[in-house]
Amino acid sequence: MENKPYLTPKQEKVLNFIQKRIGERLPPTIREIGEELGFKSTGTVRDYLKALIQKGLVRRMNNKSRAIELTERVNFNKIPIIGTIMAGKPNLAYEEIQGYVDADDLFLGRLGFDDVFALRVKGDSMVDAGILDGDIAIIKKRPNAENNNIVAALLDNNEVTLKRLRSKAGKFHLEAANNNYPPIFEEFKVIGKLITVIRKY
Amino acid sequence: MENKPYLTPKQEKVLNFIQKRIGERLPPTIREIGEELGFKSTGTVRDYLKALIQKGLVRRMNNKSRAIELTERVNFNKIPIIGTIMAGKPNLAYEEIQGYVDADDLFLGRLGFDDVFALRVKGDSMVDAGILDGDIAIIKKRPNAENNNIVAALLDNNEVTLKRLRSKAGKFHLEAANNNYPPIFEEFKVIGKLITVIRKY
DNA sequence: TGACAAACCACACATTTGTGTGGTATATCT
DNA sequence: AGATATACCACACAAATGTGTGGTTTGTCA
Repeated sequence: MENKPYLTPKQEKVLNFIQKRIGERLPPTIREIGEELGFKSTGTVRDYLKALIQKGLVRRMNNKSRAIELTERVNFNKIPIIGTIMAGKPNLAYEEIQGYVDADDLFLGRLGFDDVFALRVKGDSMVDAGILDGDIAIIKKRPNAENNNIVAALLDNNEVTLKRLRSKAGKFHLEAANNNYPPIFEEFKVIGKLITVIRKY
Repeated sequence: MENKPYLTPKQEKVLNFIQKRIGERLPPTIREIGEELGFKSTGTVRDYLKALIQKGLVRRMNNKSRAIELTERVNFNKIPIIGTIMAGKPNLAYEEIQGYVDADDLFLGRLGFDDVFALRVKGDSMVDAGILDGDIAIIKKRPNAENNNIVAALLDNNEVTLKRLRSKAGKFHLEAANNNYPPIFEEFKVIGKLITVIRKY
């Protein structure tokens, strides 16, 4: 399944507005889109919709008011579940997206989208903190965190782990929640902070 | 906050249809409701909407197509989070509903509604299974379960606990996941099976 | 230069959709 | 008996909304 194709800035804006309105429960009419974006002609809006449909981002039903849908290619309000993260310097490059988790009001409150992702937990290094192999960890991206926070951290070998952040004499290190694992004093970079854990049986 | 007031069977049907359509993303038009329910006049549908609005279950915007909303009193696709459950014989009587969890596709798959609820976990009796104090346990109601399932069970003293179900020589008992707690051999009744655990930090 | 797409607008028109008025019939409660 | 609620229908009409045709301008690519 491919990802979102190239969009012009305005097309992006139109799409975002549609997303926003759908998120608020009621998809917009053509005229509502035009009004928001400052278009004086419904024809203009239809041109945009045509473009978005052609790019596979939007679906419509004929002659039905507000019948605008986003396709699966628009991962609206969804958080990617990642197996492996190849993390370059400034931004994460999601490599192995295993699926999506819907960012629902009650679990997370409506979040911004770009700053949250999910990790499938591997191994038992955090069992004593009640985080088991296979759990889904929801992470909020952040370049730093506080003492005792559980964080997703990038190690020197390009590996990502979930560990507890500890400060000792002003210096940070990582600790597992399992006596079988030694603390990590190597160089690392905090990617984000754990905000939620989900486990399915 | 009160609960759903009395509805006539037909009003119930209208409400359900609206719920269904909203769940499918696009609220219905007045004529669509009429068509579904077999009404030949739009006036009839408006009478029903008027009734539902008066009973505080529905909100509308004037002159806007499909602008039908459900109010908070209709807990659509939401699972009650329960503190204490007073469980009579056949049905649970939710006593202390602390809030609602949105039953989202990706966490639970679209579920039927009446057969799922959530418990806020108290105590540390399941820590070794990675279930901590304060976690939200999503339970699917069931009168029985299998060996090794974690279940919500009703004890003789009318208390509800989350424990692991064990069978030994054809006889079931409950086990904590914490050595400080002895197994429970008293009489108990299985209320439901644990399907998901959610923890927020 | 010509073709093409992006980015617009103006309108006319057809449908869809919401609104409003005015009915009928049945049952319940006072 | 009269008031009230449920449970419908038929229309007419107005507003909202989608469709379609035919433009203009600007820039890019070949």
